[in-house]
Amino acid sequence: MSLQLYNSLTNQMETFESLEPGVVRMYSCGPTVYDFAHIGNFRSFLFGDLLRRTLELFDYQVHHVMNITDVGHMVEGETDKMSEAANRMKVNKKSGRVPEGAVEDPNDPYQIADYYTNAFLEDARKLGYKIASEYPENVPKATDHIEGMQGMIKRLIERDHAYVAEDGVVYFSVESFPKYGELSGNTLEKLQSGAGGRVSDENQSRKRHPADFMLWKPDQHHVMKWDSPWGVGYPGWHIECSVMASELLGRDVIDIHTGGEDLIFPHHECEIAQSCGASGAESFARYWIHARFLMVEGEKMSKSKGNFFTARDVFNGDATGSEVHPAVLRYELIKSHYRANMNFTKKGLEDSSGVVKRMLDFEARLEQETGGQAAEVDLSHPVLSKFAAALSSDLNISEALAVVIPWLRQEHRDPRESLAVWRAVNSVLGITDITEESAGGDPIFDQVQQWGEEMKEARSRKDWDASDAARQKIIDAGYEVQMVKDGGVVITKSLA
RNA sequence: GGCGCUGUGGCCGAGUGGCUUAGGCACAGGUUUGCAAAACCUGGUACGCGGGUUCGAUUCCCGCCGGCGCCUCCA
Repeated sequence: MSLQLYNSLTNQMETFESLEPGVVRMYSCGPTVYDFAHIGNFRSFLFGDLLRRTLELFDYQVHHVMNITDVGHMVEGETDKMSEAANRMKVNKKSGRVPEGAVEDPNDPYQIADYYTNAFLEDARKLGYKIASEYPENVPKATDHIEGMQGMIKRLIERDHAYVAEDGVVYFSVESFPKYGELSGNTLEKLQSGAGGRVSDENQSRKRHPADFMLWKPDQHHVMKWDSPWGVGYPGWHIECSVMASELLGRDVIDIHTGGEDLIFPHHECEIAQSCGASGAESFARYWIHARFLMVEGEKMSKSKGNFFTARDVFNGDATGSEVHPAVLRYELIKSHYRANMNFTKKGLEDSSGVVKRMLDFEARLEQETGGQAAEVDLSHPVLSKFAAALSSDLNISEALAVVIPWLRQEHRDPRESLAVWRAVNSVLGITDITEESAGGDPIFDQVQQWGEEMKEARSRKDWDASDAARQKIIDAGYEVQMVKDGGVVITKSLA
């Protein structure tokens, strides 16, 4: 089965072929760790996860790497993201929102980075993001690869792709790399004509070309700094990905590179320039796959609009008013096509919870009927072949789900075969292996069970008023009640 | 201004030059039920606007209008 993917590099659909048969080397741009990752980040990360799992369904062995950006790069106004995080951390520590002992010293950027790295990994694992379980071997931190970055910068200088400017800053010379602009369409001419008044500040005059970008900046005052041949300072933002991709994947040319669409320019354009400039290879990644942005209730997510949600805001109910099971958030974030704008809504989350519940019930029933003994199936199975065909068409998840969901409802005469099919489907969707870790510690769980007993007892007396009262209390507590034929009552926590 | 994506029924969201032309949610009717819920069965409505190509277009082409992203830190 041939996998079609939309390649941002060529702006067209292409048939995927790996460089080495049966093996895929894939890199995803990961999170910055100055704050909790938000649902938009996870939409992009989970798209990478879906791609990886799809490749695995097609029997590729996937070596997937994702970085953690823990260097606080300078931003406009000379504020370092790590210093900002430190200030936030101090406030949060005072108000008790950061657990005791989690961050001893808010002025230590490594502690802050560790804190948010752990939070990210925790959220990512809850969401079934496979690579989060491969930390640290496939999830490198930028600060652990400073030496490699310096090596690549040296090589770029040797090969005349980079230079040290009057102010001591090392810049990449975009004019030395004719292909600059190939990915984003922002060629040098276009950049110049569209630049307007944005690039005419003091720093620009020291560059040979306004689009030249920083590789190393000597700066004694930066919160994170390292010794280097160009003075004590810190690396540019783009160099880390070029370095970690080649170091961890062991190749100058990799198969797939993923990220959010906003990274196309300048980040990925610059990665290509650096990697190809240093290696001399024709290309860096052969397929560039980008996910579209996530909207919230029809609007761009932004802090000022109050619709800016982290994954944990959604889990704990701060986003929608009720707690959300991680599997539901995962489903919600992967259920629409990665190259379409996705609209995150409370309604969508409720829809998703219904589907997730159906999947969980379905799997539980089959596991019970078969004792967990699945038959052998492969992609030639009618359901799987349709499912795989849909995914092979540029990850058409909607069509794939349209194959699976109605199938769940059908009569399953051969539960062992159905279980095997389901396991293959779920190896891509990753829904039912997310277990309910959060519900175990629910303080009102015992109370709710107590109401359930009351309800059952009242029903046996046909005391409908008492039964209804107990039922209402359970529902108000955020649980669902199901009657069973023999007079029993089954209580489940609402998924969203 | 430049580059790219996009506009489908009440909502979300696939797809196709003509063939009973997804799926989900919601809604309506039904089965079930003490009443509900859940579950199951049944049902309806669509292709932004204007041209063109064609025997025939929601699907191809052109124009227009609208939405979104990037061009500056950002998944």
